[in-house]
Amino acid sequence: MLELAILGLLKEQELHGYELKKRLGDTLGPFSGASFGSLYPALRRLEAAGAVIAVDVDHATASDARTSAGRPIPMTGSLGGELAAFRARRRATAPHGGRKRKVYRITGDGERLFDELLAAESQSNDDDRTFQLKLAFARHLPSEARLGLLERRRAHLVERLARTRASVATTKDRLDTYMRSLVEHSRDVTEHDISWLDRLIEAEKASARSGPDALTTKESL
Amino acid sequence: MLELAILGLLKEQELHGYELKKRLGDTLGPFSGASFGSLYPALRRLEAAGAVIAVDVDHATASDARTSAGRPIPMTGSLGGELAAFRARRRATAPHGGRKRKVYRITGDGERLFDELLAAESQSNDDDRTFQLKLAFARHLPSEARLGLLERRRAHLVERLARTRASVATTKDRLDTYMRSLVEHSRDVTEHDISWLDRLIEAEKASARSGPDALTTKESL
DNA sequence: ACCTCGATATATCGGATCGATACATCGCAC
DNA sequence: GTGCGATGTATCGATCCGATATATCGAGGT
Repeated sequence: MLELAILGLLKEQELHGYELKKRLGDTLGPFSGASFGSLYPALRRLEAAGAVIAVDVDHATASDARTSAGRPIPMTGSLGGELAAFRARRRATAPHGGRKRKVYRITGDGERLFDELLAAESQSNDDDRTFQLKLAFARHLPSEARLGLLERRRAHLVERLARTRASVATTKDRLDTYMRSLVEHSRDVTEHDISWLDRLIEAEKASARSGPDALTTKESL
Repeated sequence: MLELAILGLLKEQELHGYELKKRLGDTLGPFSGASFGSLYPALRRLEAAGAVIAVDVDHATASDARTSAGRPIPMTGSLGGELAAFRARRRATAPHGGRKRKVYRITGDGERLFDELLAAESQSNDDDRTFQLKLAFARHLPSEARLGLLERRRAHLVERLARTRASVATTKDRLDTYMRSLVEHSRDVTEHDISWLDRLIEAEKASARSGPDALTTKESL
């Protein structure tokens, strides 16, 4: 679900494609692969669905293009502030490398779509990626939905562990060293994941008891 | 690289599509996703490339269909032995549910293609899956190639870890609880992976010193 | 005797994603 | 000044997935 990742980023700040790609690789780390070949089609889909609106920004107007949230549209890879001042002196309308950009802003429908995608119980097979992505945006979920997400994930991992153990029990001695090491390592990782989830679940329950939203700091960035 | 997984399984025993799918889900566990929508096209590609040959097997001849290796073609999901005897009593030519099967056998070209795919340095982004798959078939690699595979993987993870740490250092306090927990857990898992690889690398070097192929038990199953 | 259900088995379709590539435009170094 | 690298948008072909269609058989209920 690339749409979810895109909407989640646009929720905080409107961005153009190239910068969006950068953040999908950095902020969302390896939780969400992305490439231009999937990003631009996804943006077109979202635009067609009315979830985002695209605005062309050329160099002349780029300098004072500001989002509805009053946040300047970042120029990728660029100049965190001090350097920007220098740039501004050099050329009044601080343009930048590259051609004209297309800035995407999330709409009301987009916000609703985001909530829907985030709350969906996907049960699909690429669940690893999907879970991590949803957890990354868990602050936008109500507490009981967060708990449900964590517990569904836990159940999924427990079931995976059971299947792995069953498979190991029947074919153990037929496996060569590498297969065995792989399976055992995979089992360890899954167990580690489960105990991590247990910690998250307990923390979530604790925060639900003592005042809602105590965990979600920097709620609106 | 579904082809690699398919060829690796067919290398040990000729199989039909349904059983192949089962094994891609069981034996290769979560190391190699697979679905009919990708499996059958992949088999067609391999057949077109001359890497495998397909033989139709109907119910009349199914009972004594045996591979060139003298191994019976398994009937999926079925009767691990005791039950098979009962079935055999009930109906002489132990046919089975389902329609006629198409059994695939690897060719010489297929073996060469397998070696090629296994030795390829993919550097691609879905490297997690690819590495695990290659390690699962590492017994088919010469020792130095195995070592190369492990060390390339280690370097990849070390680099990922560095990027994660850098990202955390710059954006740490801007992350909410869930993002932070996710990133930290991801970091822990990567570190765990690296130390696991270190153990594998050391074992590999040790086995290279004291007699080649000392590690690969059950070489030919 | 019939008949539905589930397992076995092959196959295709549409959609999502990827890697590679093409293209444009600017800043900067030489 | 000119060529290189970063910025930026876009598309192509291939692959993979989930859902679905089709077919055949055994098991079990009624």
